[in-house]
Amino acid sequence: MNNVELYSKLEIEKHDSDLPLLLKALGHPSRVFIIEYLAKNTKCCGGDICNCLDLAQSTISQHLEILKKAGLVEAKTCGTKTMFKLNRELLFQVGDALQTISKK
Amino acid sequence: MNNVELYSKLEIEKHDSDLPLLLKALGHPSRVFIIEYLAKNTKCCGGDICNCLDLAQSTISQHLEILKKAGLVEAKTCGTKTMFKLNRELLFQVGDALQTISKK
DNA sequence: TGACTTTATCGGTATTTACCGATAAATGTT
DNA sequence: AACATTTATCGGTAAATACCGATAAAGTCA
Repeated sequence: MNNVELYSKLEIEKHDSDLPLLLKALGHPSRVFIIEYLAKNTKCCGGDICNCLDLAQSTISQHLEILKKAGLVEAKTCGTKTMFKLNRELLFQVGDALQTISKK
Repeated sequence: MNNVELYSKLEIEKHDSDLPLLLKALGHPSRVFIIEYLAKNTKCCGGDICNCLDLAQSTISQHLEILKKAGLVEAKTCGTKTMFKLNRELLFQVGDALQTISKK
């Protein structure tokens, strides 16, 4: 397989799971923190996260939006609050994808 | 220090597994591509990567530097070339860390 | 209704990142 | 020695990202 073919193959694989998008979403310390927080606190709202991150509410909301767009976090409005939930399966799959690459 | 010694040193170097740093290093599509490329092409130099990524040589060198600093890639100079090697174990550990978080 | 709570979005700025071309540095080749 | 090859680094610019405060939007509750 030459380089062009390899590139195409990788491109296609890239779209399979949007791995670069997922890793980009995970590529900021605050978002890693949020992910870890949501892993430990199954049911929590934005305000809970604001209380343990020294960032403006709007900034945290934007980080959550990025995680949502990547599919790593799901949101459910509950009255005036929004409950955020980690997509554990997808996070696990990202881990699996990295392990698979590591063994190719 | 000759190449063999350098290579051994790189092999056993320990990297503090700073997950946010590692994920940041993985958080760019070109770097994900490089990681996947190195996974499939065990022995390759910078020029090989340049041939399949439409980026300037200096840019690719900088991406490789970021991956090296994170510990995900190791470099061994071989004459005028530099051979790059994926740290498969560390990449696997990143995957493992994500899976562990997903199950907390 | 009006006050209050919570989150999303907007506008703007500052910082960081990505990128390039040129060039240096190191090595190999003729 | 002169030239070629390969990678790293520098300086500068463009683009993307992070961040904030203000405010809108949507719900709750007295």
